[in-house]
Amino acid sequence: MRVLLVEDDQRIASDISQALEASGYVVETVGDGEDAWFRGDTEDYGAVILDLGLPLMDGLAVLKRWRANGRRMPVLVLTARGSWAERVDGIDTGADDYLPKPFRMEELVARLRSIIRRSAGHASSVMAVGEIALDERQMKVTLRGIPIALSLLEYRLVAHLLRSRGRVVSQQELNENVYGHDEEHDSNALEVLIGRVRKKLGTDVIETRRGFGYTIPEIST
Amino acid sequence: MRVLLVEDDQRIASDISQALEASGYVVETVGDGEDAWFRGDTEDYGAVILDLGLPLMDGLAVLKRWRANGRRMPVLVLTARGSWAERVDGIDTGADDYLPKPFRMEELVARLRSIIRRSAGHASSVMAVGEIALDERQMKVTLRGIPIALSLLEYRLVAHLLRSRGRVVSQQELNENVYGHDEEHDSNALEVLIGRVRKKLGTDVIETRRGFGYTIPEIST
DNA sequence: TGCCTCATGTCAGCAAGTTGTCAGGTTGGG
DNA sequence: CCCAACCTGACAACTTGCTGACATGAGGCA
Repeated sequence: MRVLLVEDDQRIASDISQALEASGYVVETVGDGEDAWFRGDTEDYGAVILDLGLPLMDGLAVLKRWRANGRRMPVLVLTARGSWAERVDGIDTGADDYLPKPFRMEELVARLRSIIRRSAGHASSVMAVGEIALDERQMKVTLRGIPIALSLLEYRLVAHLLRSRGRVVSQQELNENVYGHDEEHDSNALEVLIGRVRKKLGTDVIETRRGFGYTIPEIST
Repeated sequence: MRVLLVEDDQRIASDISQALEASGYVVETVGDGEDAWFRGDTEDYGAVILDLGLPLMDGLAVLKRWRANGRRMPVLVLTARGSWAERVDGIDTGADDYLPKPFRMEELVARLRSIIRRSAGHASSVMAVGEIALDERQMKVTLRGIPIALSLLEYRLVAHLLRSRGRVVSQQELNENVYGHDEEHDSNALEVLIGRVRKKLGTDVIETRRGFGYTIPEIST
């Protein structure tokens, strides 16, 4: 899952980024409001962590413009100025949750997971489709109840496809969510990765939509 | 467990620090109110021991600002000026407990343990998973009822993993909780430590999740 | 003081797991 | 029937984690 982190304080940004990556997310960081707006407007993120005190454009303004443009990704708002009014403002503007600084990393991760879940309409940190179940807390995937050992990249792939189940996910989107940034595209690494996952979870779990991408159908077998 | 100690008297600070470390905590000490505020605001501690008579900013003011910012770690307040009014003040401000100087080290440790437990919502200081049991009060680990001698670092490692059982804990998080601060990462000290613990508790107690971290599964064998 | 023990970090080498690349095969839509 | 898209197996390069051996330093004790 790709997450956009908008935070101008280098140190905090790197702390958060590390914590999120340790939790299996792919993090992209930007440091000012205009960058943030542009990225959030043109790229596709599973969630955004948005600091309010930003150079160039205020966080709330950024959020407002995203929402005005129909961008619907869940947004977790951070602020050092922990006032109630601001909190209400933030939620009115379209923030999904609000976390006053400073906070504990575990709490950030928990809230992030929660808004991602909520935005996908799930209730628990365990997702199941057909015979496949994924536990995000344990970073564990099971097939008919049997635990399957997945590597880091394999896990990210499965996790993203499961979060997006019932929808066709383009190769590009997968690349962005599994690896950090894409760039080089004369490689079939992703196809190989898909192959390896299929070998472990069964050939028919991930369907190929030739020309469009891949999907895990909502109701499988 | 990381503890922040705020105390301007060098001698007392070092005494307390020693006592706490002997009890298995990782202690960081600061000597004035502004440092204290900053640290407590930006870092993540399991508890704080806060002296009230401080240079630069009064202890109560520090506490007030932490709480205003939503910091929720348990705080044990120390004061030499053992007045009732101050005590009430302290507890109103958000202190979890109050200890008038002078005090016996045992009492300090006991109270600290108590507020940490309370804040975590645990009723007992004993945790058990499978054949392993850990008593935080006695700092004792048993395997199938047999006491196992662990060094300080080994103990911290086991304690943190047990507190986080059922969840994958990244190397980074372990480093922070076992050693004070992380930073240097050209060392395999943590891996060696894991190895030594495994030699004592059995190879399969701690599972390695290659690329993710380590975990003690909730239901073990 | 000088010797011992214990805790802990460092290092090098090994074993195993992971991942990208490539070459050649397969497939399905136009 | 053709071709781009996709799959597959093999392989090599690289990472990651484990282990034993050793160095160091603190502290206890004779």
